[in-house]
Amino acid sequence: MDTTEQEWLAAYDPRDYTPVAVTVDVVALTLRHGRLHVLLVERALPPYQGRWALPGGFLRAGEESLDAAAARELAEETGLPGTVGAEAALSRIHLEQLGSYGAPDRDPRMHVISVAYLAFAPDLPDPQAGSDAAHAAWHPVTALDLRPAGRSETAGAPADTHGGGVGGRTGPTDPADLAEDAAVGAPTPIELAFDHARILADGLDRARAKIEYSPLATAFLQHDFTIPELRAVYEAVWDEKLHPGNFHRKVLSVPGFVEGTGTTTERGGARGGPRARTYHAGGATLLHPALLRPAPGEPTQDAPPGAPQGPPADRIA
Amino acid sequence: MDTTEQEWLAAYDPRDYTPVAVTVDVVALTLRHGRLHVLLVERALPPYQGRWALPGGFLRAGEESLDAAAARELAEETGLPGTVGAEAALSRIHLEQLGSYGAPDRDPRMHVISVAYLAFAPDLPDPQAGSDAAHAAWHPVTALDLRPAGRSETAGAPADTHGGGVGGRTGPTDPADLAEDAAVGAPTPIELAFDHARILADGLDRARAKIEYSPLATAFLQHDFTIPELRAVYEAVWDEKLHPGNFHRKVLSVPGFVEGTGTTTERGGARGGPRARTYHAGGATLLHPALLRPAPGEPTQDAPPGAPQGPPADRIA
DNA sequence: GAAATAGTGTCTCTCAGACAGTATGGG
DNA sequence: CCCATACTGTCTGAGAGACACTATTTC
Repeated sequence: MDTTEQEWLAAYDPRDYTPVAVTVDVVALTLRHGRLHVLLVERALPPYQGRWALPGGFLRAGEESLDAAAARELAEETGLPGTVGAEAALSRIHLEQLGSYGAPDRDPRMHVISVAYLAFAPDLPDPQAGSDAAHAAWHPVTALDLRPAGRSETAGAPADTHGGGVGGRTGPTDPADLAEDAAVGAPTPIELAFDHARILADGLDRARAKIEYSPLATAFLQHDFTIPELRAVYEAVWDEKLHPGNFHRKVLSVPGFVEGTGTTTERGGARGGPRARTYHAGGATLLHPALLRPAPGEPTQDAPPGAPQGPPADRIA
Repeated sequence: MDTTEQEWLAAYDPRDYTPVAVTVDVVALTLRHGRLHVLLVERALPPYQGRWALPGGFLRAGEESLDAAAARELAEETGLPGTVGAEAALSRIHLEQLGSYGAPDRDPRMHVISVAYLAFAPDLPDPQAGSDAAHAAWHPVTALDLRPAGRSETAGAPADTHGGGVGGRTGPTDPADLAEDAAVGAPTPIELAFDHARILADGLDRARAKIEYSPLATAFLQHDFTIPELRAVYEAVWDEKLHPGNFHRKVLSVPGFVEGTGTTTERGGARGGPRARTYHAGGATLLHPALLRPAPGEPTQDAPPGAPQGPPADRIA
């Protein structure tokens, strides 16, 4: 704070100044049926009445920190609090600050500073009707329009986006998408309220980068999980098919990423295969070496019809 | 925003509620004499009167975005605006959002939400006396106490800290530190106001991680620079000696990191050696592959038992 | 039995780091 | 002349990706 403003603050009466509101919004991600979903609430009042928005609310000034406000909002909207074991379930949710958004016109009513948070949650039950979360629902991110609608000036420079683009979706040709999209009835993407499309896009970028060098992909799973389940998390978040064998070996080679439990699953895969060993998260907070995303544009899995990159001779090794 | 708060906001009169203030604080880093410095201002009024703090000030509600407020504060405190060519100099400064801090008691007067920004600047002249920046000065980060003083509850989870710890400094045994510390008169670290030590520590972590995978280390240098100068940036930010030969080859191997200008410096190194070729920043926004930090604890260069790594005499540079 | 999947072995290519080693310039 | 420094060459080891292969389980 510079001198001038120190003087202001010394005789500061907030009622003399243009007010600012501070809200906390949460990008809560989870995995359902192998696809990435985000928690949204339907707005009951204008502006953006009837549109879907990120869950959030006002900071309780003087009472709570930003972190506490985000945790409170998340608990309210997921409908988890009040039930036995809710704390245990919530404690497994990863919550981190994403960034702040403060364009003066991002809310037509007044200048609202929104501090966005990013949450990784295991598959949770549907939000309870009749509670605060009456209008809350999990939406597949592929059904949402991530292009910043209208005004594009937002404040937040998202911390870091290792690579890849915001609209990293491959398109509507994924057969798994058609099921739920068809159930909704329309392949037209949902447009979010305010600048929430931008916030969500930033959150997805952060999530994609974060699971590269942190073990937080495990936050999408139950306490015990298998390597193929963990691979499904990476494939859903990155929207990339990964090589099962190489992924398996790589995960086990990173110290502290996962720890074996000594047991296996009860049944094999849905379409056959042996029973997988189970693991739980290890003690590492940083992955060394990291699980780098496949370079965009590079054919990860299948060879392109044109030129194989290796020497064509030693195919039959 | 959940339903309850939507109703609140519909009939919202901000004067009825506990007010919140929003400030923007800037962690502005630069390189002086091969060492990392941060811009600080001395507080003229309580609380924390006489203590050094990060430059910052109130967001002008309804008028400017968070980004604009940060740029304005930085321009005011560096004393650059108003002079010819100031815009050109400011345009070379990298400015990104760092995170928000909102513990209710972080300011004793009221609940203040601070949105922190991180800036990388080339070596700038000292802030002009007689301006807004009268009490501003660049401080070597090694002279500051980075441990969060007193209350430790701050809101911001810094985006990502690839590795290393908050207190990544090696300690007071660096002979290069003694020179300037002795000039100040005391090796006792300066304690910052509010939770600014925590914010600064988060900013340093971000800076250390950011130059790994982005070309932003060039933002600390003039438009044209040499590879050894670029290496000095990495060595100062990481506080690690790097292998000159390997660093050179690695920088040139990353596509789009630097582009040669075809010329060399006028003179060789201060202590001899050939003239270095000059480069400027290339078009890449992400380094592929990244310049990974040497693993902590691993002896990168040589194990110096008593061998000082830098001549303590390069004060007059 | 057919098909899919868990997990392992192996090869190759790339890249990081450890040294040399050469050329160039300052004192 | 001595020495520090810019820059290049070369070797080695680690890691990522491409297959190939076996074992196991579901339908």
